[in-house]
Amino acid sequence: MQGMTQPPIFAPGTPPGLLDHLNAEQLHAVTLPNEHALILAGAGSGKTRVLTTRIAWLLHTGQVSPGGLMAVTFTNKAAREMATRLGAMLPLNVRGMWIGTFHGLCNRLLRAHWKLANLPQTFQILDTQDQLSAIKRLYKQFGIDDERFPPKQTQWFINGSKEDALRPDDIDPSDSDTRKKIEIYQLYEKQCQREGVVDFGELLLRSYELLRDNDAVRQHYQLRFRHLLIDEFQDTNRLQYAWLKQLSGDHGAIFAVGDDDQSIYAFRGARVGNMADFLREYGVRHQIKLEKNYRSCGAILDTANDLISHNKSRLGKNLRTDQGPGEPIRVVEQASDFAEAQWLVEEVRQLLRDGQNGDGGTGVALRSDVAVLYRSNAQSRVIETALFNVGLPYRVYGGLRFFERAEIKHALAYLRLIENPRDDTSFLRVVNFPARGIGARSLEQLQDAARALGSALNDAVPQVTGKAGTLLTGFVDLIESLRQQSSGLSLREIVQCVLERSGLVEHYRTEREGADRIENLEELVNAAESFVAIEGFGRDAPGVEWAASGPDADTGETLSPLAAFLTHASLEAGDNQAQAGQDAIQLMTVHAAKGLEFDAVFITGLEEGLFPHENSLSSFEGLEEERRLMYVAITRARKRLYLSHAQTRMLHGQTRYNIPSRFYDEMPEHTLKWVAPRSAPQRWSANAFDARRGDDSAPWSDSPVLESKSGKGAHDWLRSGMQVFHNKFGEGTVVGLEGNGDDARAQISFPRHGTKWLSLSVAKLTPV
DNA sequence: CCGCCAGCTGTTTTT
DNA sequence: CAGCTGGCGG
Repeated sequence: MQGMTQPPIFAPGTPPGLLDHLNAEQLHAVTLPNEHALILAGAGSGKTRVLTTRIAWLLHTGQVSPGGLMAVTFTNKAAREMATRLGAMLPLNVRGMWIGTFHGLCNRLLRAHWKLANLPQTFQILDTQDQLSAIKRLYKQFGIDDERFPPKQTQWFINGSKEDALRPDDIDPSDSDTRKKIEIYQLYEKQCQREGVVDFGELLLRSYELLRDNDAVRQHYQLRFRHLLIDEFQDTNRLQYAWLKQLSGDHGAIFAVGDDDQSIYAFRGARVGNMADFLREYGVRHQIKLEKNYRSCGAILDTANDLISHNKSRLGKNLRTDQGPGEPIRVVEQASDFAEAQWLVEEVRQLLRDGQNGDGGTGVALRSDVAVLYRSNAQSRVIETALFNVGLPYRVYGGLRFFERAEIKHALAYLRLIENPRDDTSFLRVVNFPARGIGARSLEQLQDAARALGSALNDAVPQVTGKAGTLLTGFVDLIESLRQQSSGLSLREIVQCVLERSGLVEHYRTEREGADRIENLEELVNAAESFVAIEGFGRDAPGVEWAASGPDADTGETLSPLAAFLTHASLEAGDNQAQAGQDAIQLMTVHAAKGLEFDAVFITGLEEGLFPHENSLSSFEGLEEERRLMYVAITRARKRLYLSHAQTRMLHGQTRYNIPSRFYDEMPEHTLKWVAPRSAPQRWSANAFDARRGDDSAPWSDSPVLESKSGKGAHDWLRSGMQVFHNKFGEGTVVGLEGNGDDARAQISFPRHGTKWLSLSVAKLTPV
């Protein structure tokens, strides 16, 4: 049993050294009294250091025992980093501590109190894909119109409701569509409950309800957790904040760390407003700003500060540094996205050459010190091509992660069925994969039988007669025999056994692109093995100590290694593919770059409509979030920052004509250095690029011309930059042109009415 | 049961 | 342009 207070971990007299190297702001934050606090941690201000040192300090001074605090993050990566750094500071068994992601910690709570939470002990977790297929299955079963209620939209509705802690009964059925969605939500819940699975949102909501509805459990944890430390507080959603409130009660001190200027996830439910709510609701007395930046040169910070000052909704903060101004920000305009990519490649090569010559001032030593950032994933392609053509290794972030790949999900489905045969999602995924002659017909029969029985597909198999029945029974027997066989095996052996006996490996052996997949499956075996090694199964599984200490104390039973591994696979999707290890240029979206830093950063595609993105221009909040995104992008750079945009860009198979981003106007002139394009635009029709793309784009001409196929379209005279007259909006400037023929549109900036896209086949325009 | 083709749809993403 | 989904035909 973990006591509430324990003697300090260090023997008296041990030189702490813990608080050395902290600046005044950081020291103040780290050593705050046991009360609620909000730390506004600017980019590069040593946020993680403050958080981990705070924990170490609390432990070291004996104010709390390792079991008496909880530290919450959003990503596994952040949780790991915190645990690792803490472990380096103090001799601790970090694994036993409650440091983890919201979902990881909720999972832990639900595992400990599964009975009270009304879950099976071995409940499994649905990821986003699984959830969608569960919803689609529901649609089939109940004949729901997927045109009128697109499954994706329903998924969004369900997840959104859960984030607001709303069960179907809590939602106001304002109209018939909402009523229908509520009904689907209800059916979905029933299905999940029957199958013993929970989705990500459910993990949080169920855990919240567990605390809310069980006084003993709530009081137990409130008494236990004297300190709750939350990372990236600006990213919390409504439910996460409510969950924290349940845990903190009257005793727990909340130490929230965040940066409202880096709130870029409103689109997925994050509520920056939680920061203000927290200050108000808890009467927070300690609010500390960490404004000293240890990452970037002065010019970069000036640029970031100036840009973000254009946002109205801010708590207010200004980054400063002791470093000199450093290099100016280089700004480049190129004629097209190809030209931009090619310029970028040349600039990167130059940086690397300078770095090789030991010129640390203007160059970079490693390719991985260079990051190329863009607003949307589609922009990576041109850049990849350009890098590929000159043979520069690069790594693209994003894309499918290890546990999300089809072959891995198939293998996991078999493993899940061993653990829980009622998991219909997994059942359907592999009942006929590899093919066993069980077609749609047979499955329909089975699903009918299951519906009649109100049972899982697995349990309805005996009802199906004929050939279909025989085949289905064969499958069920296979799973059953795998289950029996696995009882005496190690996790690694179980996985190997499943891969062999399911026929998965055999299946991919005969497939043309199966080699990679087999390799991944082998990697899964390794993952299983290292999971056991790291988690130390077979000895003391993590959780024993805490599961036994709660009021629900389920006799200290622990999850089987298999069940734990499956949970791990759901909660941590793993790395995304791209060859790690090799020194390579880093390509990623601005979102993906949050929290990272690089010597040299290129922010590309700084064009109206792209960055800021057109979909966010309709609202004030949307634009402010784009600006914060730009702020995040700028503050990734340590020494060198490049900003670039292109006059034309290929998007969705169409050439778009863009104007430079408004963000340029929001940055100080003295830090920006506009650089002329180094190569003549004509050059690229002759290089490897175009050959590779095989396009028929005309050699570039200085002012964009609206091309029509016939060459004599009605609006041939329109040019970017021209003054035109519109009957309703008056005089304006042409700032963009796209499409041709009847689809042709012009983007025109009217002084009175703002910038508008007008269809040329409709709008009446006359030259001024 | 598999493979092909037409049609559609395109921000940002972690768990 | 390109990747994915769903429907249909062999």
